[in-house]
Amino acid sequence: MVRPSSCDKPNLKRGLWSEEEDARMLEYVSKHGKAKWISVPKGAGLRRCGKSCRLRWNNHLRPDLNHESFTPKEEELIVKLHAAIGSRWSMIAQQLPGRTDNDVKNYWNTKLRKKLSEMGIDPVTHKPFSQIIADYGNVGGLPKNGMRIGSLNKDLKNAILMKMEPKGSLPNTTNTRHFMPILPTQATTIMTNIAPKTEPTLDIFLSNDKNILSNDKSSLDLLSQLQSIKLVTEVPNYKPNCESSLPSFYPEATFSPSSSSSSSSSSSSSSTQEMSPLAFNWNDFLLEDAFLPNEAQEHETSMAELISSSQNLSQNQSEGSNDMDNSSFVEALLARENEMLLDEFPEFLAESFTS
DNA sequence: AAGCTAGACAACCGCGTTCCG
DNA sequence: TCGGAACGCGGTTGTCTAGCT
Repeated sequence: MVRPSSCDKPNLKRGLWSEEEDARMLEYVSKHGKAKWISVPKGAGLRRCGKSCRLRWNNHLRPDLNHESFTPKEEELIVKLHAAIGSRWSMIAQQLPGRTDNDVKNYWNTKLRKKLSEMGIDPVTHKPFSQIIADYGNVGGLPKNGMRIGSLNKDLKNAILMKMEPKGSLPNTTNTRHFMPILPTQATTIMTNIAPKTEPTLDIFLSNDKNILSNDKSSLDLLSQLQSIKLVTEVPNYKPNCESSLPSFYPEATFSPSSSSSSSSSSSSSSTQEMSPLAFNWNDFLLEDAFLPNEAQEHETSMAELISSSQNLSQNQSEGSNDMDNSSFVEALLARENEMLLDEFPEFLAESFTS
């Protein structure tokens, strides 16, 4: 017997909010605060569930929200952070003042993902499609280091279909937008047939993709993601370990992200050639094993450095350093995360780097 | 002018986590 | 300690609108 949630009650209004509803909630929250969302609709006289009120407040009514278009700098940061930590929208949004996770997620799904795809970059892995296809072309073999199983998205499926084309010739290797659309069932069949079936490996353990992480590894995964945010937001000119050899159909893919971007995606071919003062090279966001070193030894070295870095941060804090001028929000998170790790998995951390 | 399509974004859904009695 | 309620998050769906045919 499933107990209905508070949002399943009858007579609750759904759908878009009216101005009157917004005004009612604004007035109520300004007077009483939002400590208990479950009490907000009742107090404000709204026929909404608390969950819906919280969503409306967080995404639209909060006074600190920025409703302007995304700037090129914000766009750049989103792409960098996504390359580093994946679709952790709430964490990404925390680095963008005034933006909500929903804002960032929608912007990614409607604009940025498409831009990357059109340039021949898999928006999930930030690798060139050509490399992913090549990796999966090794039927029966292990995927190359860092290959993410979770990277099989619809963008990639189109690219893979081209690879599977019996005639074996790419229709136009200079135009990545000529991918043939395929039916979902076709894609499923293709992927089932060619995707290597392997047991989870250390590669996967170290992967950024939360979808293929087991729960008991999530803390360590989070640690690496926080470290990634630190790199993206604080290290000047930071770029993930980039693919040095671009695919042949991917010539000097540079374009200027536009904040207005009212133009449709069909203008991408011209946009790739335009440069603005704030233009950045999208090659920078090709993620080639950014946190997935090639050899096991490198895995350990990488993680040891990562943990060590975090431990230093933690140590500095525990020694009572008040020099917070140079320590960021991310560092604070890192330190806290490390404390939690040490509390929960001291033996794991010790074993990882003594062998 | 009507119908269709794609883009943009608001809102919902489901699940995991946290809180609290 | 336990179970239900509330919260938070990411994925998905629904709705509106502009542009095209």
